[in-house]
Amino acid sequence: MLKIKAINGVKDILPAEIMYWQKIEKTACDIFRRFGIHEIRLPILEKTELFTRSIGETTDIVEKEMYTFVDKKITMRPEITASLLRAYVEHSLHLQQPVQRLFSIGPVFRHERPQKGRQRQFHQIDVEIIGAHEPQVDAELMAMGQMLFNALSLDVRLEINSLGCPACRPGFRNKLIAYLQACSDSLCDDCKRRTAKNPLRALDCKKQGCKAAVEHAPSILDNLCSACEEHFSAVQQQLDLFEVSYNVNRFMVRGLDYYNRTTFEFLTADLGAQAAVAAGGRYDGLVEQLGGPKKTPGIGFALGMERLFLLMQQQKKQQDQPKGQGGADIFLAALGEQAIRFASPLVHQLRHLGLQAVMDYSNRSLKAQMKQAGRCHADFTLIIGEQEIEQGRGILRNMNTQEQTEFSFNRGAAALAEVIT
RNA sequence: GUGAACGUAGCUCAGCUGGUGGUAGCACCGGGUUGUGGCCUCGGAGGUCGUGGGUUCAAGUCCCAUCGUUCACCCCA
Repeated sequence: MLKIKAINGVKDILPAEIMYWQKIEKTACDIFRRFGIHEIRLPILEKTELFTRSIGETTDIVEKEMYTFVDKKITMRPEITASLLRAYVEHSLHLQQPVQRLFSIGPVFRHERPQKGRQRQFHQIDVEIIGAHEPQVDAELMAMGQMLFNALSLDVRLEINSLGCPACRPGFRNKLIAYLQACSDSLCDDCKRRTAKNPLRALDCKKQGCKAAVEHAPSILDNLCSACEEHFSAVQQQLDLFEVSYNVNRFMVRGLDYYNRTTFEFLTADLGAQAAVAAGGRYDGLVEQLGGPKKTPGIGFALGMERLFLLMQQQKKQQDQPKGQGGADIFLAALGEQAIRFASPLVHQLRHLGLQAVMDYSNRSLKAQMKQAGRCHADFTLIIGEQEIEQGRGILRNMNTQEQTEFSFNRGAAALAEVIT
């Protein structure tokens, strides 16, 4: 029989690495709690229209990367923000509390060619603060992100930019297009295409020629309207108050249409071509665009869990290694059919008492069972053979000290539990 | 969608200008210890060399195709 393998671009998370994922989730939840951010769980399937309306009809994600059941007009979410806002609007959460601070964790799907730090099914931690326009909130979100990376002992850098708003961006966009057209000869083919479709993209092209060409391009930061200008400088002041270090990167842009004003990315040089570990920004028009209350501001970011995981491997520091769930409290080594019959209710009682108790029913040699006990990292092994049953007491071996004592079975499981804890 | 590299045991890999698949390491199973794990030691099991063609007396090795994986581009977390 041909083995059935997982499809291209998806990965199993194996028991050997699950501790990293649990640590990431636990750390994130703990930090979110400190910021008063609450969990929301969302469906993976949404109406296709949710994403075409929010992310943008002509973005790459919508144009070619979504997994869609065309006949049903249903899509497997390519990001979480849209779903979260859909739920916010659908349940009128703004009526319960004007500012909603929410997070959600789960898989997202994009049909891209996989590479390092990029999968077709991957996992995001998504945080959104809806209903607050104050620049302090922008900074707080970034400070929280930094706190999370610090808690995981990860070294990343923060870059920020402002994309302006509907009042000032179109003007800048026109200036930029004019500039790009003027120096079109020194741009790569991709950037020539971008000039028409998404000129801002040309600003963060990786090619040397384009980098040089846009070096003197008009800067969005010189073209912000006064409100945006004020907002952006207030964000920076607040970051300073939170003692979060950052760099302003006027070349940073966004691939999703809904962003305005503040954008930010947490970046690393340790993941090959995938520099962004977390990215986000403000989306003040989006809630309204999804049918929510008018002029509801919002800001959020998404964090790529696979990238976080890879980074934890990459930047491994011995003292920060997450611990597994720990070994067994006790292994019951039963020798012979009679002993197995005797031991099985005992192991069950120990589990009722809350212990991790392990045995197997294969009736293998004591040596083999001891070996297995070692593999389970059992603290104790209780050896039960024909002799022991006859005499009414088993041999209790402390696996760490190698000391052995006898344990009378008639004392019961509770007494045994007490002896070994 | 585009480009490149790579597919040998569960994992990591040797295998030279074509000449019998490796006492290889880790892991697994068993013995050394009549019933005691880790260390040691001896043994065992495990492979259609991704698949299909071709060249050749002879292909893991060379050629073609195909599938898969990886990395990069595009784009993005």
